[in-house]
Amino acid sequence: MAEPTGLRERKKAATKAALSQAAFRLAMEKDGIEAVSPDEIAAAAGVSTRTFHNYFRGKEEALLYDFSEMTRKLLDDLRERSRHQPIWDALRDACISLHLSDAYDVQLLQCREAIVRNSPTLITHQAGQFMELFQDAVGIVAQATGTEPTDLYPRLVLGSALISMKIANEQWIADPDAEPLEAVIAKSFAQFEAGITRPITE
Amino acid sequence: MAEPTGLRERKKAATKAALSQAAFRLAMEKDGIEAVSPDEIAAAAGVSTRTFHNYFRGKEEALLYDFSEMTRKLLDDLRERSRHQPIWDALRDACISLHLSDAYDVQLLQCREAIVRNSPTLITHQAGQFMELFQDAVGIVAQATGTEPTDLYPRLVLGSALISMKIANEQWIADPDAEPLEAVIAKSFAQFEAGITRPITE
DNA sequence: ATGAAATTTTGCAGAAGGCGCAAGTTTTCT
DNA sequence: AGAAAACTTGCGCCTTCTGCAAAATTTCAT
Repeated sequence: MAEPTGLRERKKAATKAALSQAAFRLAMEKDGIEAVSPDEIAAAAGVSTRTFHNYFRGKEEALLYDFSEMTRKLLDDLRERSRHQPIWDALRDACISLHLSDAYDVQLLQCREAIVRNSPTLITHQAGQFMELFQDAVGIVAQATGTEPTDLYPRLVLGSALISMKIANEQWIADPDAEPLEAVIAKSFAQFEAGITRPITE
Repeated sequence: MAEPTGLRERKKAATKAALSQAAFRLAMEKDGIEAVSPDEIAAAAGVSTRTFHNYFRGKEEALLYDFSEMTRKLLDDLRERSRHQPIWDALRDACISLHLSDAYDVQLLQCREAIVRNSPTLITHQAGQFMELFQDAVGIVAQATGTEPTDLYPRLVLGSALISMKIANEQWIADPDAEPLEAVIAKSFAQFEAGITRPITE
C-alpha cells in the first residue's frame, strides 16, 4: 500500500488526475461535456493538447477516469476476497468496500451523475467500461465457482452483481439521506439472492 | 402490421438496410470494422458519403443497426405483453419471441458476434444501446409492478432480464447445436427466479 | 398527367478530434 | 556530472463528421 514510487510516476499520476479533474470541472461549468474541448482541458491542466492525447483518447475517457480507477480497485479487492469468501459475498463486499460515499463528496457525485446522464456519449462510454470490467472479472468468478468463463452460470452471477452495484449506487446518489450506501447495496444484492421475481419486503 | 407505406419510406428503409448490410459485409471481408471507412460503405451501398452520414452517425451505428431494430421490436412486444402477463414472464417471452435463431442465419450471427467482440468500440456502442433499451423499458416495468422508474425493484428486474437475454444469446451463438435458443433463454431466466447464489441443476 | 410542394441526395468547404514523428526537456541511474 | 531513458511538445496530416445550398426525386392536388 505504500507508494515509494519515483518522482516521475508521481508526476504522471498528478498530470492524469489534473486532466481528469479539469475535464470534470469544465463540464460542470459549461453544463455538459459536449461544450468542452480537449484544448480547454489541456490548458486548464497546464499541459499541451498533445499531452492530453497522450493520456486519454478523448474527453469522455478523461471525465470517466475515476470510474476506471474504481474498477481497478474493485478488481484487486475481488481477486483477494474470492480466495476466502463465497463469490457472491465477495462481489457484494467488494462493492461495499469501495466506500464510494466516503471517498467522494456527495454533491460531487450527484453532479457527476447528472453530467453523465445528460450525455449519450458519456452513457455509452461508461457502459463500455462496465463491459470491460465484466471481461476482466469473469475469470475470477469462473474460477471461484469451478466453472469456465464461457459457462452460463458465472456470467449470470457477475452480471447480476454488476447491475446490482450500478443500480444501488445510482439509487443512493439520487437520495443519499434515505439510507446509507452500504444498506442499499446489501438490499440490492439480497434481492438477487431471494429470486428476482418477487420484491423482497424491507 | 401491414406496411402500405409510400414508395419514399420504402426506399429510405431499403437504403438504410443496404448501408447496414454493406457495413457488415465489408467488416467481415476486412476482418474488423476498423479497417472499413464510411466512404467504402457508402460506395458499396451505391450512395454518397454524405448520405451515409444522413442515416448513421458512424460506421459502428451502421453495423449495429439490426440490433436497434431488434430492440424496437422487443419494446413493442413487451409493451403489449406487460398488459396481460406478469412482467417477468413478459420479459422472458418477449426475448424468446424475437426468434433470433429463426430470423438470422446462425453462421451470420456467429460472424457478427466475432466482429463485435474483436472491436472495443463496437462493444462500447452495443453496451450503449443496451443502456438506451434500459431507459426505454424501465417505464414499462415500473408500471407493471406498480412502482416508479426511480425505485430499486423495477430496475433490478429489468437489469436482470436484459443481462439474462444478452448472456443467453451469446451462449447459444457460441454453441447453437447444444440446445435451442429458447431453452437457453428459459434456463437463464429460471436462474434468476431461483436466486442467483446457487446454480440451478439442469 | 402536370406542375407545385415537400423531401431526399449530393458536393463542397470546413471544423474538430486524434495520431506519428522528431526535436526539446526532464528525470533517472551510475 | 553525464549518459540513458522517459516524457512533453509542436507540427503536419488524416479521418470523421456537420452545415449549407443546389440538384434530383417523390408526393399530392387538380
